[in-house]
Amino acid sequence: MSIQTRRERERAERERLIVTAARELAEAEGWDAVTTRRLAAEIEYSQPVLYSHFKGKDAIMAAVAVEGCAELAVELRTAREAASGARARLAAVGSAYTAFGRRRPALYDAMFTHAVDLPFATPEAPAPLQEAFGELVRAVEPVAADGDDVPLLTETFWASLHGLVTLMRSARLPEAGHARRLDLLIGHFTAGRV
Amino acid sequence: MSIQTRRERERAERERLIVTAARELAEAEGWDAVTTRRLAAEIEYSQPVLYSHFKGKDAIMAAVAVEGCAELAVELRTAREAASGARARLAAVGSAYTAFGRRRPALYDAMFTHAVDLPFATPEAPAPLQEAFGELVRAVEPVAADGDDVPLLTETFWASLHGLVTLMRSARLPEAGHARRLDLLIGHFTAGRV
DNA sequence: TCCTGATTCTAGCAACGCTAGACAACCTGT
DNA sequence: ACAGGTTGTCTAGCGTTGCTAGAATCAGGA
Repeated sequence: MSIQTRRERERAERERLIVTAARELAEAEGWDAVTTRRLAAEIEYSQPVLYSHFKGKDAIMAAVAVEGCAELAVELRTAREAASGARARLAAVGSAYTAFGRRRPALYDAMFTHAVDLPFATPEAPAPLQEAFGELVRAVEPVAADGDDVPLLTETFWASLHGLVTLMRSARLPEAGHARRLDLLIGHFTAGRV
Repeated sequence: MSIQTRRERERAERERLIVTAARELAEAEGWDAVTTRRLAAEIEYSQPVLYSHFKGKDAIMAAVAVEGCAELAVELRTAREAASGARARLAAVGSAYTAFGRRRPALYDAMFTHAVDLPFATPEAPAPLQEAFGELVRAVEPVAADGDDVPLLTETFWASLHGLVTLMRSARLPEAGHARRLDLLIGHFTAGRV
């Protein structure tokens, strides 16, 4: 029995090794550099070992994405708690979100851009995803008007932030005006309130 | 001389053949199905011919993207002209934009998601791109407050629409609430005006 | 000590984007 | 009308990708 648990523990450790190696490699050189061969070399095992842990490369990316969501949730909460006032909190969270996307582009891509079979907008979504969204909800709720559907409003706000991040990251929007664009967005989402 | 022009014309025709074949294949089966071999078979030429027209697959996607922008511009203009009143026009354009993204996902990806080396936010950007953005500007301008930087506000609005489209397309947002999310967005961008 | 079962590795498949060099077709000048 | 040379196209193949079948190896139990 103890042997069994030891093996399971070692397996779990190796699985974490795979996920963190994939993440570090992606952040350092982009997801294109994360090939199964390269990843296998990084963890000092052969290629097929990866497939005994994950269904494929996409599943590894999904695992990295979940990890990233946990981190994002923490950063959003920190930003929210550091600010006071409904508008300032929304601005802080929006700023933290976009900063996260710009600071960790590869991680962000795995989370929100890459096609992935993670359940998102359902109760079966992994906890870290729900926590990250929950942080957004807590920031949006105070500026919602009476009768507003808060989750829906949060989704809209989230989409706006996501658009800013992705369009800027692909150079479709110049980095220059980012702060002012964010300001405009916050301004419109808090117009008439506070 | 006439021979030369005939050859150039034939070359141009073949180039259009490549672009439309790529586009149709992508729209029918997604960009993953658009391989250089498959594309070559589709146009009934051998693979290397593609490379005498385009630098690589990405360049073909970029050409498709430019074509898509021209179409988007037309659809946005049509929507804008069909509506009356500043708010209604903004709503119509927003709706047309997201409808385009949902109706032609592959085309939309090439235009706004896929990493592409098209110059975007510069004067050197291809005309169709500038026209499409110009349509958005014309829709946003009437609802801008005095002193608002209209291009910047347009970029912000665009990003919001883009976020809605991409998050919904990857199932990170449920399709269900789309109309209401769009409504909320338009509401916030026109709050206090009109 | 040997057997059995799980685990890991070697080797390879099919498909990808892209390219070098052979081949064929065409225009040009006599 | 015919050789010469340029232009254009194709065949074949390189290196890499994600993924997998089957051989080999290691471990635990009798």
